[in-house]
Amino acid sequence: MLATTSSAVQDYLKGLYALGEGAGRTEPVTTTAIASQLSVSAASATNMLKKLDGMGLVDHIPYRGVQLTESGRKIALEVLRHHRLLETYLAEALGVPWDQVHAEAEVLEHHLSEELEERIAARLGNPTADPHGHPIPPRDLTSPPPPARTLWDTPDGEVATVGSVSDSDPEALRYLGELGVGPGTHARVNRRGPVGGPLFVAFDSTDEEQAISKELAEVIWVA
Amino acid sequence: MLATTSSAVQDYLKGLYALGEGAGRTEPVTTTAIASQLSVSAASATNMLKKLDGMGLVDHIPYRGVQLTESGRKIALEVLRHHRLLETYLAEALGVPWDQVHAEAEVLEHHLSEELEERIAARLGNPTADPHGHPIPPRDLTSPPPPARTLWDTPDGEVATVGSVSDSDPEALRYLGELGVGPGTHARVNRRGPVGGPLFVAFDSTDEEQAISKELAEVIWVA
DNA sequence: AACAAGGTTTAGTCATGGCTAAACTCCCAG
DNA sequence: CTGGGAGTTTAGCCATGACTAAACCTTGTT
Repeated sequence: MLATTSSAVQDYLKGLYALGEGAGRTEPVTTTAIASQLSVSAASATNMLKKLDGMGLVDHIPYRGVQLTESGRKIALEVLRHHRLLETYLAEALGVPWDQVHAEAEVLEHHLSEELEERIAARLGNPTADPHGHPIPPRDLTSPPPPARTLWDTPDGEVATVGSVSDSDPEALRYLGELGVGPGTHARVNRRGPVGGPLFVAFDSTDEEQAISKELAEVIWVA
Repeated sequence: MLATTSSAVQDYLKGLYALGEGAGRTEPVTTTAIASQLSVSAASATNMLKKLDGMGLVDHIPYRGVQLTESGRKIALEVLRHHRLLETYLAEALGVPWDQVHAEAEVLEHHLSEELEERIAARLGNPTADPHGHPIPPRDLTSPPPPARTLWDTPDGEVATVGSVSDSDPEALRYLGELGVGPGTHARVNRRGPVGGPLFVAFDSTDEEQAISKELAEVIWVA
């Protein structure tokens, strides 16, 4: 089923999932949104969406947006499972730093056979989360729950546990790695500066309070 | 350098290497030969050869054949290194049976980053041969020596050591696996039946003499 | 109710890498 | 030394998936 789709198709479905259900949104995804997600022109996106609709993988209503169908979602989750299993495997078995696994997995996810997927999952003991804390879709491809909120959206004074960290920003990941911040780290939000200023937060992995930018705080998702 | 070439280009260069230097031949490779190697029409091959010539990866003389240039050979060897490292890794680290590693490697070889290649090589202890006994081109991409002759071409009465086994025939590999025949196995050629009949050979991995077909005997290369 | 702006789609183009059919070369045999 | 057959190339086509420019909806605002 996956093998019969091109990398491009898989990328669109994965992107649509990330922008829709994966982010907990139920409204249709906009052409512009998926185009910018894939760094592609809006016209190119329209073309592909029409094609995906013809293949029964999405419902596309012109000028109104797209939504994944059941079969489209299955493929998206299959790709996501590949991606996250690969990230985990590269980190655990080959020692690839966690800020680099995303880029490697992004390419390999399209070329992993079911056979190899199964062997990798078994070798890892069927993990349920990747190194960034993102849930790995299980073999039956049921949808994992979407993340709750970011550290930035956590009120001052609260203590939250880091659930996951966005995997696509290597610089942020390297910095968080230095701080020892990752899934499971506890964070107390102390206060924030004015005008979108930094967030002052105490991680249990560091001695001192850290001042982190809004961008960085929005990359950290808490439970 | 490798990253700037498509899978198709890489496959042509790899195929040309296999048909030329990799088999110990120095004459130009014929359009028909490379076309059939890649299961592509002769017209398609001509097109691609013209393109490769324009890229400086081959010298193509119309109606006369093709030869790899220095840079074309480097890329072919890089792909071959990827292929054989992957075969070795899949077999050793993930337990993929030796008759299946070729198909997996065939796909992944085009998508392996230099970074990952290096990690895999290190993890394996920089091996010099893959599970089928084929030499893995070293990091500096010097050409490995071509194999000498097949078991079929070994005179009756001689004892030879298996050096390598063609990796692209899963059925043959499964059968040889059952017999315990692989790189390092000793084989005594006893006699052969008439009219291209079977070869009667005693492997040190089995008790009894085996009768094997010409096709099978030509898949086994000896030192 | 009409218009402008922003978002979306259509139209037409390009590159890659296949294909078939037809034309062309090369070389061997007579 | 010439004809024919095998091998090779050219010509013209298709699918995929990108692009820009232009036309087209939708919607919020007057």
